[in-house]
Amino acid sequence: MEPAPTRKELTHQRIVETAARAIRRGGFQGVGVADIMKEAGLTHGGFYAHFESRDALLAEALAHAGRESAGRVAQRTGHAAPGRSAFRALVEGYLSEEHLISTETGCPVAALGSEMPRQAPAVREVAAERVRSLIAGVRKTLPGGSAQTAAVVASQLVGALQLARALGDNAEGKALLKGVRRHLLEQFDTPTADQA
Amino acid sequence: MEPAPTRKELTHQRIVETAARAIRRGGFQGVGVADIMKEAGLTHGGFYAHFESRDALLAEALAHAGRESAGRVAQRTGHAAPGRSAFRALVEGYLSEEHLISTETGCPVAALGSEMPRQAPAVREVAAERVRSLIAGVRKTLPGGSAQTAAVVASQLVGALQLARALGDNAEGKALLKGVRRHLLEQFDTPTADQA
DNA sequence: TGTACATCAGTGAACGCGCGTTCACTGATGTAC
DNA sequence: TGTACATCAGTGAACGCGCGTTCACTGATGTAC
Repeated sequence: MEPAPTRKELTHQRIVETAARAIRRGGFQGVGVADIMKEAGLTHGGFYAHFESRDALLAEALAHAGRESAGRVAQRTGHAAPGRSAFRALVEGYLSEEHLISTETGCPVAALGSEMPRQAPAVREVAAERVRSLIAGVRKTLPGGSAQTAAVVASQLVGALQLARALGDNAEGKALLKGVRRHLLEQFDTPTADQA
Repeated sequence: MEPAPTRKELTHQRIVETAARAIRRGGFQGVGVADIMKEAGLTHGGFYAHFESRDALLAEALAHAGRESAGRVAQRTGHAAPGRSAFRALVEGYLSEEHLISTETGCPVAALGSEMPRQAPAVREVAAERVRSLIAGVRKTLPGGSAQTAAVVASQLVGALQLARALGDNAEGKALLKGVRRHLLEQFDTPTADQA
């Protein structure tokens, strides 16, 4: 059995969790060390007892955000209602109006995609891993689906959510989501009757 | 006929062009007023004679980047070789290895997508307009294609390019691009024989 | 159980630096005669 | 065409501010006896 976490480890974890939300809300560049520490209920001076650098925290935070989001997806797709495929659960969850709004707790690839190539090497490595993991997650919901098909679907999910968010949390953004949702289900889901 | 541009107008335009490249390279947050002015061969002091604020420049720069990129696409798809559909030209251009590398002169929606929702209102408006324009551009290459189909394809283009860039300018990123290219052509292009 | 002390997590002031923005000034451009 | 002057585009120093990072210190935690 694993040893009980020390006080310091608990604090460390709390900082990472705070940062995981903060980067999705404000972007990698939009969030400062002092902001995160304050939000975690600490002063900024203690930061370097926990992390070697700001980039080291960003890398940890991105990894955490990915695990968190993946867990949420797995939960949604895992016990899908009978007659409702895992794929359908994935698409309806990912392209939901709720996900359109809640960037802070949503998929980090959608929230941070275009910033990923500009990060420090340590962060980029985690970012690539997150993309692979997203594709792998999609693949699990596609019975017999190839890695290529999974990559196609993942691209569409991420792209659609970003375009919708850029259009705004309004009728226009929601309509885009709905259109892509529909298209994906018609194309890849088991063809049971589904309208609107 | 339009009057000859003044010296000031020419300088203004030069700053906007410089910024249009800079934001795609470094992100909205990754580029400073002084950087841009220096890159345009000026000192930063003169900036506010040209723009009301940094955000005002970002908005102009994004609009310029969009027009520039749209023009490039239109050129590529306009005189497509005989037997090569406009749609095929679009997809092969957008998901090319060249576009994977040259973020700085490529599509601003792909380069800045996840940062768009976090910008000032003036920039967000231009961003939404750029997304609409991208979808409209895709639609023109889909004979009889609905707005919904165009949105689906646009999502896929943007998403695939971002995922590929996050994976890196290497075999992994290129493979993802290739897979999505293939899928899109098989699904939407006139079914002429096309492998590899 | 109670005291004495070492360890350790977190504090808060300070650092050098670069940011967006302002402004008094300079030197070039262009108009008037 | 040539001089005198007003206009204007761009310069560079300065501003207040917040950033990432460092460090001497404090007060709480936990161990030894």
